[in-house]
Amino acid sequence: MTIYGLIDCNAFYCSCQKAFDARLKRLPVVVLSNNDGCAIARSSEAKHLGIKMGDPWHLIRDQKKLGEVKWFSSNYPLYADMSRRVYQVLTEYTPKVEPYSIDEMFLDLSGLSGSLSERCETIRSRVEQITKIPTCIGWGASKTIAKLANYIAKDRPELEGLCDLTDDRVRERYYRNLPISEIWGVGRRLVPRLNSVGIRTIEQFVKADPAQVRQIMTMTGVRLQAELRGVSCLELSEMADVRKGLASTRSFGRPITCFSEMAEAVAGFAVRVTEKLRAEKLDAGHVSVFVQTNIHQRSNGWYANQASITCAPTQDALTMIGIVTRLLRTIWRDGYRYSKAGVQLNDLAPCGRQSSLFDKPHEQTSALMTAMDTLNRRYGRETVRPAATGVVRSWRPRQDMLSPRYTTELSEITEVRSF
DNA sequence: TCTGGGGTCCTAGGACCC
DNA sequence: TCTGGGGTCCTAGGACCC
Repeated sequence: MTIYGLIDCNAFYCSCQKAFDARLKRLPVVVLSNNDGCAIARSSEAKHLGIKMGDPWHLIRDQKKLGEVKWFSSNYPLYADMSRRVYQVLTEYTPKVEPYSIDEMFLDLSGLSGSLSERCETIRSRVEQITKIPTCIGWGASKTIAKLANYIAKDRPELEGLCDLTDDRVRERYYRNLPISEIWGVGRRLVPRLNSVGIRTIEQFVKADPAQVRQIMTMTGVRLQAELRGVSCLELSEMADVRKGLASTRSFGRPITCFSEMAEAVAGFAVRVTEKLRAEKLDAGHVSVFVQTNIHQRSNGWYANQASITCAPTQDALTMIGIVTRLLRTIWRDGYRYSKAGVQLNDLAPCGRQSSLFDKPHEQTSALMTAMDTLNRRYGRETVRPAATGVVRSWRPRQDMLSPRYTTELSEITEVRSF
C-alpha cells in the first residue's frame, strides 16, 4: 500500500525573506500580493499580531501595533527558486516527489525503511539545514488524508511538525472533532450546504449517504469520501501535467480611463503570455481578453466584460498584440475607471502543429522573437519590448518594498563585508 | 488613494451532425 | 403536418486550490 506524505513550507514567502536577512529572524514579517494590495503570507509573529490572510494592507498598515512589522512586495523569482531548492533536497530521500504548489509537495513514503516519524524528522531538518525553510509533514493512506495530517501537524505545536494518520483509530479520533471545512476540496460555498443537511464533522461527512453527497458536490465529493476512508483515488504524478491554459492579469496602480492606455496594458499582457508560451515551446489557439472596474466600489457604476476568439495557433508576440487589441475594441466602454485587466490563452499544444489542411504549420519562433528572448534573458526582463506596450506606463502596479532576487540575479546577490 | 494572480476540475446547455 | 435518439464539441459558470 502506498503511503502518501505532504510536506508544506511554513509561511513560505516570509520564510524566504527571513532566509536572506538574519535581522528578520524573530520579527513579524508580512508579504503582500501584487500591487501591494493585501497580506498573502504572514510569519508566526505577524499572525500573533492578528494580521489575517487577505487583509487589505492599506487598512491595517497604520495601526500602531504594526509599527515593528517588516513588510515586502512579493518576489516570485526568489520564491520559485527557493521552492526548487526544497524539491532538490526531497529527491535525496524519496524518488517520487510531486510538486503540488510553490510551497507544498506530495511524497511517496512507502519505500522508506524504519520508523516513518524518524525518517520524516530527518527530511525536515535536512530541508531546513540546506534552505533555511521550516516545514511540516503529514502522511496517510491517501493524498486527502496526507493533506489533513499536514494541517494537523501545523495546527498543533505539541506534534512538533509531524502527524501520522496511517492508523485507523487515530484518524477516526480526529475525524470526530474536525469540521468539514478542513477537508481539502470543501470550501466556503460547500460548508453551509453540507451543514444544512446535518453534515458538520469529517466523521459525519465520511459516513454520509454518497447519493446525498453527490447531489451537493458531484462526483468530486464521492471521491473525497473514499479518499478519507483510506481508499486512494488520486495518484501521485511525478510528471508535471501538460498545461491547459496560461494567463497574465494585473490590477493597475491607478485606474485606467482612456483606451490608449488600456491598449498598452493589454499589449503588455500579450507580450508576457507569449514569452511564457515560447519558454515552454507551446502555441495557443484560443485567446481571451477581460477588463473590469473595481469590484469593491460598485457605487459609481460597475462594468466587466470579456471577449475571446479561436485563432490560428501562434506564439508570436506581435501577432498576439494584434489579436488582443481587436478583442479589446469589442468590449471597451468609455466612461469607466478600469482597475484590472488580463489576457488568457487556451487550447495550448506543442508549437508547430498544422491548424488546417490548407494552412502550412506556422513557422517556428521567428528570428525577431528569438532575439528578443535572448536579450531579455541576458540583460533582464523587458530590456527590449514592442513599442505598443507603452512608454510611460504610469498605471503599473505598485511594488514599493521589493527585496533583491538574491538567488537568481547576479547583480542582486547578498554582499558580505569583512573588516 | 489603496482589496492578488494563476491555476484545476466538473456540469449544464446549446449548436450541430447523422 | 407530424416527428427521435444519440453523439460530439464548445462555452459559460461554479466550485475549489495555493
